[in-house]
Amino acid sequence: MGGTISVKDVAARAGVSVGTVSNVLNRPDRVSPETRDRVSAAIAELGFVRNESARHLRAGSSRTVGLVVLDVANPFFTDVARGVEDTASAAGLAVILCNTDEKTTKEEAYLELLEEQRVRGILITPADAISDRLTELRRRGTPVVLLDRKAAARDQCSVSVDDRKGGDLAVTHLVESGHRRIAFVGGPLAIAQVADRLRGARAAVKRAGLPETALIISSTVGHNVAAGRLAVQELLTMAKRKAPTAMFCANDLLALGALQELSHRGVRIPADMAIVGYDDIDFASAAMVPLSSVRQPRHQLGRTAAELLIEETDKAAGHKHRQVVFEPELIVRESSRRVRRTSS
Amino acid sequence: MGGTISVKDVAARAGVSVGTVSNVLNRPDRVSPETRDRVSAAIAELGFVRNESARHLRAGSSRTVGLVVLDVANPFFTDVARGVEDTASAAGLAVILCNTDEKTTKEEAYLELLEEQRVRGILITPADAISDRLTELRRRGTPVVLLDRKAAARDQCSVSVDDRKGGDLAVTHLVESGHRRIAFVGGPLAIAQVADRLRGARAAVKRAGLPETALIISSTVGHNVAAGRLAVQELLTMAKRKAPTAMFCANDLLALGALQELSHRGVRIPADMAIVGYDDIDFASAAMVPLSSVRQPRHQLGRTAAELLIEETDKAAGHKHRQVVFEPELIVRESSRRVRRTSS
DNA sequence: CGCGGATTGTGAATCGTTTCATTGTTGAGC
DNA sequence: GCTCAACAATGAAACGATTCACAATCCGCG
Repeated sequence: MGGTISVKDVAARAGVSVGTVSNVLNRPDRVSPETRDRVSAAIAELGFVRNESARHLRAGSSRTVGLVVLDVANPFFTDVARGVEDTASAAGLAVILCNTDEKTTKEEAYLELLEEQRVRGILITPADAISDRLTELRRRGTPVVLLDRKAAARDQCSVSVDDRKGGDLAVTHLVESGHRRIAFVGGPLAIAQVADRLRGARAAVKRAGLPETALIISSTVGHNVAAGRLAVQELLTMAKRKAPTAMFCANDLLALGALQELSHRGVRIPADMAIVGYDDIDFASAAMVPLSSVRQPRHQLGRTAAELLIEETDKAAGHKHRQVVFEPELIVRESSRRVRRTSS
Repeated sequence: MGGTISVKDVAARAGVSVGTVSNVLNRPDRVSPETRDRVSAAIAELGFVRNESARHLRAGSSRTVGLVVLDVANPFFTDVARGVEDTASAAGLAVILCNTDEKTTKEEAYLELLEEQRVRGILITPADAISDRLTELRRRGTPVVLLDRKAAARDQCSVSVDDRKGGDLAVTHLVESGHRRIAFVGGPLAIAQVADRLRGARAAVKRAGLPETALIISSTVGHNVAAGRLAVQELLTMAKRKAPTAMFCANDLLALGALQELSHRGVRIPADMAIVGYDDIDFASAAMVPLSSVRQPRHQLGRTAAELLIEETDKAAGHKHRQVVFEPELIVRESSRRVRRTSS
């Protein structure tokens, strides 16, 4: 309606200067009660709403942070996102949630967008190696906290879970349950978490004195239910005596997809094929066959990351970068319980 | 590093005026190739990044839209969100995803924030009746498209699914399967979708010639897995001859929670208790007992909503508001299959 | 009575970009 | 050789809020 209402209009209506309106908005104590009321009344009558862009332009600091994740449809990330949002909104910050689908091109595009918005800071789970754009962005002054991925150097904050240990736990469990051919499902390995889980799996195999070939690396790409189904289709084409008797999936969506496909094909779980997933999302325990999984403190991951970011932006000077690492925990359920097997 | 790089710095470096830099950025064809290259080089060398706030302030139109949903942890909404994001990002728009947890206070706070950001428009699933804030915001000029909720009047765009029909389909199916006492789980009824599903359920009961009391309204609040568990606890306290033999849950999270709690207590599904959920999220078919559910075109819901919003903001003048309504579809699975029952 | 200090309020400058009226420059056409 | 159009580039005004140096007013007290 004829251009939106600005401080100028409010000032005119209340019969004061724009400076005073701004004072009412930002430091009400500097204004006498009567004027304050008059201005507040004018604001209400005119339906004035601050223009955050103008505010930000002048004041320099924005009130939003960016959160960049691999897949919003993955309950793991939505739980992390909730953790982020909880602490961010408590600090009066808004969160722009960005979804890369594990694609570096989408990641690049979002980083550009976030930098143009001059967000207060960015929380990111990179889709690959740390991109140049991310390094540049940081050099130019936007604080970045790595999420679910450990910072390589000491000059950056990160919040992660010990993925190597998680992989180790999962595969150790499978080995101890008698499995000698275990498929690793997940990829690409450019995603650090996945590579680390595989490293842990290898360590477990080695420690058990098994040959490296005990670990069968599936050529899966992506970490969703559909990819899990495909992985099973691939594995089932193998010769029976070479085929795995257990699967360790890099996340629960893959595991659930595998579960569906296997039971669809009449493969019994865990008798014919054991499965261990990763993340312990809420649906894991409610699956057709309750899923064993490696639990991560999802919500706390998000909370802590947001806290680190806020700390970094608040006291830019005296900030000490920290790399927080949480411990994963193996939850054993039906999908990997030991059973008497008919053949090895 | 000593204040960020602005067009002024770029202009100085390239030996041109700021106006020219802006032209290179926004209408490269107005600039001679040589100057254009010189400016581009300067931009690259200095690592210049546009300031979107300043841009927006001057240009008037922002490049972000707000998406306000009831629960990001609900796969229904993440799928909708993906649909929104797909079409938004194709149009060069960013999405700010806001989560209300069905709380009007959170909704209000986010609406204020989005209006202050002067977003291009808002897609919202209201947590209750349309709030005054939303009406005001619209009056002041921010386009709003209702998402998963039909607009009451002709003066607004909306995208929804026929929830009444969905409720009817579900309960008709249960009645035809022989159930005579059916619990409706979901609430509060202030959420229009829920109220409509209940209306549909009532219509089905009536059409079947059953008494109104055939529908048992559970006092559930919230639409997550935990609430589903609680609902079962409530229902199981009822006297056996009054207790329901089937549950119709207002969404799949409730249904999955119910499923977990029931099977945990040894209640057989569907023999002792049939269940029908709503949304047909991906996990529904992978549940302990595959879940019957009412399917909605989630992704398309989001896509269409974003399209309507973009259309509305593009041709503000010749825009004709539309109310798009999709049809739901009942998917019958194990959780509600007819079985020989021992007692009625 | 007048001075100092506290308290309120003012208004111009500023943030970084876009826009637009204007000024130069060329070159074609007569 | 002159005019006119097309093309390039310029630079100042504007967007809306915040900030800050300063002015105005009032009060208490010596």
